[in-house]
Amino acid sequence: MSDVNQAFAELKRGSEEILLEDELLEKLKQGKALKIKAGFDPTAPDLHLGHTVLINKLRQFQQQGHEVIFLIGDFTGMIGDPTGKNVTRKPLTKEDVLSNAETYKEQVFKILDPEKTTVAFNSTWMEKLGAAGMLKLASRQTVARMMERDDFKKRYAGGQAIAIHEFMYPLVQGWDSVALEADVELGGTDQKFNLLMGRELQKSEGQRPQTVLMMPLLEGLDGVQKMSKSLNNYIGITDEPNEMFGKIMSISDDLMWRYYDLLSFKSIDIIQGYKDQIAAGSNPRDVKIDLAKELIERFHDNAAAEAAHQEFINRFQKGALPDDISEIDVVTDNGEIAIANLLKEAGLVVSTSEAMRMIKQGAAKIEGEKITDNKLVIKADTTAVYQVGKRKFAKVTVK
RNA sequence: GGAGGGGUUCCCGAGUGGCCAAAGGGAUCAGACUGUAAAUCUGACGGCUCAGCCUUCGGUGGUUCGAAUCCACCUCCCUCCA
Repeated sequence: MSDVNQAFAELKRGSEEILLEDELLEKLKQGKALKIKAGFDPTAPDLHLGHTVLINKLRQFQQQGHEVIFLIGDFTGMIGDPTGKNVTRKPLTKEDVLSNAETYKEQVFKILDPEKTTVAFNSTWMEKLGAAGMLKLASRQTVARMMERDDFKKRYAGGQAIAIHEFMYPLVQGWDSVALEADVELGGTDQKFNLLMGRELQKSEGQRPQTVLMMPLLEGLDGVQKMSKSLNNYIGITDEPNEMFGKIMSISDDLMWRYYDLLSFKSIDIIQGYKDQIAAGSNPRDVKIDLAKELIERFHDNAAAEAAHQEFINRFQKGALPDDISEIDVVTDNGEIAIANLLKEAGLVVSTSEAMRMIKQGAAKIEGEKITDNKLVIKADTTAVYQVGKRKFAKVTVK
């Protein structure tokens, strides 16, 4: 296999679809550094592992010597990508966008090389375009073409609102490719329409159309829906090591392989080796531990990964109490407090009703002892470790 | 501008005068089982001074012994016509 073919094979690995494959191969054969574009919405500064699937792919391009353009969609952020269910999004202020962008960079540069990454904001050229320019841009596409887009079509058919400015989103994203003269744009599969818009606009501007490389959307912890903050099924890259470890250990064995494919930097051969081991009878848990450690090391460091692993063994395999129990003081008026109120004050439950339920279900404990009396009253000047469920602990001093 | 349809507990979605804190599903939480797996099973899932009480069904005001359900007005969304 020639070098180019090998490079191509690496880039293709894990991708869902490339439009067009031959075109990409040809561009690679030119031997020049290609401009690789990927856009990010500045609304969500907390990246999770789902976002990193794309960034990992950018990293590959970067390692092959191409120019990666990390595009912050500060202008498009004012529109809000119509992809997904929510129609309206509140516009962000300039300050919000800038501070989000900083957070972005901080997080992304744990994967990308800051020296070799170009950061761009699409407001740079969009603001210069002006109202007349926007009209001209809007004239490039028809309503019928827009309605081909799956989510517009569905919303229209389902009687849901489509605001007119939402049509501008794909157009602006496409115009970004024109402004950057992008050779390749990366995006999620849900971005297909927007990505292709870039090709069309580039063609009409006399540019060579960008190649589109789509990465699959990473499933969240539930293994079904895509990882997202709003669904609360995500692993944030700034999550604490222990939390990250716990979340990774809680995914299903099936999902673990998906995570290996899309998140691990390990080679295909090594991953295949793991599969063989498990087929031969070894415990998948141990392979999952390796994954957890690799990812924690990437976003924290090796020591943190080891510590999280140790904590996991102590706490869950040996059943010990966590060593970072938060200490809370609860103040009483008359020298005593009902157990339900105490659990609420300590933040272990959100309401006394929930506390009552937890007690009835045998999920509440004092110093490891199950609480059976829901009318239990705790006197002042006592300190004990209270627990609700398997994960919530607090050392509470009643005053 | 006109006509019609609709806004229900986190989400979807039943409910058209009392049996409604409101079916069913999803999400979530807890318990069992485990590898803190997953799947499965069981239960919970508005609040409180919790075997009792209080507040909810877009908003306000009515009718009624009694309203998520009926009436009036307001508001928001959708469809069709113009």
